[in-house]
Amino acid sequence: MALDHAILVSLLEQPGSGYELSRRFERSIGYFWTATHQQIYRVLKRMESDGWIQVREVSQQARPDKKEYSVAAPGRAALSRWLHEPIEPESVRHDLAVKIRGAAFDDPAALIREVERHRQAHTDRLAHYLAGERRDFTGPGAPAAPDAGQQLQHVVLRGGIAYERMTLDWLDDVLATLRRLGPAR
Amino acid sequence: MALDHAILVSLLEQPGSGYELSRRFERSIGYFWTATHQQIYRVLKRMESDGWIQVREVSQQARPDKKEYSVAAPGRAALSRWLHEPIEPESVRHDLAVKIRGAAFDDPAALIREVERHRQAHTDRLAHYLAGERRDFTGPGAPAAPDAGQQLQHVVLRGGIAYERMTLDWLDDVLATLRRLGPAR
DNA sequence: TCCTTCTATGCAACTCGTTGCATAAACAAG
DNA sequence: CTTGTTTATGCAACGAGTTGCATAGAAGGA
Repeated sequence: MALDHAILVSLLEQPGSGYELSRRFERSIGYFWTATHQQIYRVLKRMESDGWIQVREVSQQARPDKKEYSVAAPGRAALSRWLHEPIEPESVRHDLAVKIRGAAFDDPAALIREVERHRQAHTDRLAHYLAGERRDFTGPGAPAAPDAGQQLQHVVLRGGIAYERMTLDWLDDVLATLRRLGPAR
Repeated sequence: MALDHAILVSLLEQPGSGYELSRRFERSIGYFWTATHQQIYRVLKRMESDGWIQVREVSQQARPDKKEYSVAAPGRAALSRWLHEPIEPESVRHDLAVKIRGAAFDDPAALIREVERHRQAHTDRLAHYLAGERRDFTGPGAPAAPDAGQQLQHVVLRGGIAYERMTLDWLDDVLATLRRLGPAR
């Protein structure tokens, strides 16, 4: 199970509360791993009772108090162990592909709007990635000599950018195919 | 839940037994949706009791009997309903990206062999896809005028091919980055 | 003052997915 | 004639992930 490890990595990059983690899972970490706040709180609780992470109560003004988590030595060791063991190449779950093949038994043209919606979502995500890349890595305010952590974050982000570009090209191919098939079955 | 719908699509393309479906989920359908045989048998049982699919006992010689499933009218209606409702763009789960960002807190060079292993797996998958494309769509024995179903299967396969090519390029980028960082932390 | 929004944490119930195990028919190899 | 492989189906238990709901502090606006 990799949610544990995704959280450990995120906390090593920057300690934070469950709430902050759930926000990160809507952005940077969320680009390659998703989790809801319930999942995150549950895992944090388990990792804390296992001694993998430490809590610190932080009083805040202008907002409720929070629990700030940081990685303890056993957590770091667990992450290291996981990094050294092989994992299987990911298993895929691609609803849209199921729909496209299913369209053969329905009206292919009815899928066009759905595919266009997905295309828009991927366009937005690509723009978001590119803005992040400029801000953190290629823009004027970016570090001239990035450290290992920054270089690794950048290569992961480049993967996200490549994925979105590939997906946009493919969705154009899908749209062209659906339009060629026309409204009839 | 899309496993139901993936199975319905597969049974519409070709009726078959749970065992045959689980083989298909190791190949064509498995390119964009994974499932174990236990999952498949469980869902088949539920869909049968819901009247979505029909069973036919088939006696075979030289091997055990099987239950051949095919889609009934209510199943087809359920699929059609699903095709017409919008779905969220997929949520991502990419272990390797977690590992790459985690490598900043361990030894980046130790990941090289793991990444090379993944690269090999994707090379194999690409070769497999390309062989399938030649066999079914672009080779000499392929249909000159493919029907809607074949065109849709082909565009999904092209997506798989584009994905593998993009991934191979990215893994090369990852390898170059890891090698540049060197063995030290 | 009430209502909404944002921050912050959590329980309970459920469904989905994985792992381990079990059975059995048919054939092939030793 | 036992052992191993392929085809074929399934149960039980567990772990991961989702959905709905609940609470509460603090700020801002109607």
